[in-house]
Amino acid sequence: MNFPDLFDAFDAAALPPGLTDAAVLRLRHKAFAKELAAGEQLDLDTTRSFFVFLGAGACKLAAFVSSAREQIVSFHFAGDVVHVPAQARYGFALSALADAQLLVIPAESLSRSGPDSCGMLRLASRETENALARSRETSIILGRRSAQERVASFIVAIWDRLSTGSHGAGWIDLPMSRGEIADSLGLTIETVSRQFSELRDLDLIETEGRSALRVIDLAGLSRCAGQLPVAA
Amino acid sequence: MNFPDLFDAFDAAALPPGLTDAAVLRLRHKAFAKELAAGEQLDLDTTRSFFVFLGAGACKLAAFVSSAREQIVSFHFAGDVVHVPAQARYGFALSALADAQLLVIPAESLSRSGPDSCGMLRLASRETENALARSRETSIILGRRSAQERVASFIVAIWDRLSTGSHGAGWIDLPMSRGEIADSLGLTIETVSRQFSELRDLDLIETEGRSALRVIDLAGLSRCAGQLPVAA
DNA sequence: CAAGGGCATTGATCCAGATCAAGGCGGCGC
DNA sequence: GCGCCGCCTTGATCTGGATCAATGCCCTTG
Repeated sequence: MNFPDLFDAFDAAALPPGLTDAAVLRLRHKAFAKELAAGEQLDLDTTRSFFVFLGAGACKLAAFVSSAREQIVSFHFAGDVVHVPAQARYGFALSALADAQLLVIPAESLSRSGPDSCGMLRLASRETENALARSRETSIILGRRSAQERVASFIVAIWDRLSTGSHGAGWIDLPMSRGEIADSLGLTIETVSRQFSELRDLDLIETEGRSALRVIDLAGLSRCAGQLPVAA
Repeated sequence: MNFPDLFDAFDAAALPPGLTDAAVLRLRHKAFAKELAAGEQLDLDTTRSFFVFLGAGACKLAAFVSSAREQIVSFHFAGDVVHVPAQARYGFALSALADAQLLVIPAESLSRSGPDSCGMLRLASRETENALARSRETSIILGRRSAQERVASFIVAIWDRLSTGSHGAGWIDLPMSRGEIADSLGLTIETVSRQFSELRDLDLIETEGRSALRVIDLAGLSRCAGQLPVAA
């Protein structure tokens, strides 16, 4: 995917209506395309924050905590807009789980433009709010949930995200390793693996090979995730 | 503190310069003051999100996870702007830890105003970004840290926030209970208490009564918190 | 097609923190 | 000032998940 196509996809997916042509054009000059191979890391100026539109592929946003292991903040897929913060107490980096097409947008180019750029600010505000909601949900999962609830939550979330529109038969391919799942849930590889096995024994999910996954009983799985049936 | 004083304090502390008088006036009509006694909860329309400016006092933002216990998302003090999200998977509520003076601002009143209100959007965007940074840091703490590191981190953070400008002798008063600290760190009351005792035995902190606290050795405490000495 | 390496699974053991269970202390009301 | 209630501290035990340790299974590479 070349820059024009990528930008058009971003425009269609994320840009609010009613922007002036001039504002869009200005943004177009500030943004740039970047291709990442699986496993490759996006290197950015760590003193600035960015929004990254993911045209294709899959990515993880990770914080470097100790030399030992990273904490994965979020996973992202085609169509997502990711907020990559400037380095604060921790450094953050976006890495590709699968070959990815990125459109990189300096955050300041959304906020520091002229008076006709309210729309850009609205975009920034909305995407940051999305990221905040996801992050707060992560905090809740990390703070209060058992290993089984965490893994079940993870599968429900990834299933919601990837099962629709995917290749027919109801199987999805997990683009991340067990280790990366563990790093996002605050668990170890072994515990994640054991929970997958247990959920399989409960006939809630089915797995094949390392990455193929099918949810058999979404309601049961949601129950395992400890999620009250919405409402409240 | 009455509404005009509260609004002026908010204006001085948070509003970006360069706003038109009309925009400020419009905001002034959308915002309202609210006083909360210690322990009282702020009830808002759960279908909308809000920004709340804390003129005085101390608050917690909590998510209702299970009937059992809440997860505290963040603590806030005088001068803070808190982002209170609309109900999504979880419900959120702001409660006062100590008597508090609040200015409640519907989030939409920052984004849905006229073309001269870019400044308001900038404010919303900035505050949301602050909340996101805090939330991601919380995720890291909850995902990867031991009980001692969590408690030490908590004390360092609260000390940074409250020790400056407080009553001289280097003591602060914790406005939250051990249970609330536990709920914010994903621990139990007993574990929090034991860690306070241990840090006291290590001569890193000093306590008196239920809430008085003094940090003796901030560097040592930071080391306990597992924080690499900035840089990276 | 065979061999090798890396990720995943499974099992055994250990330990940090939860849970269960008493006291102690401070703050508040009377 | 005294007593009560609720929070806090401390101790004993239990357990979920980490850690240590093999083995197995893809997938890649030659």
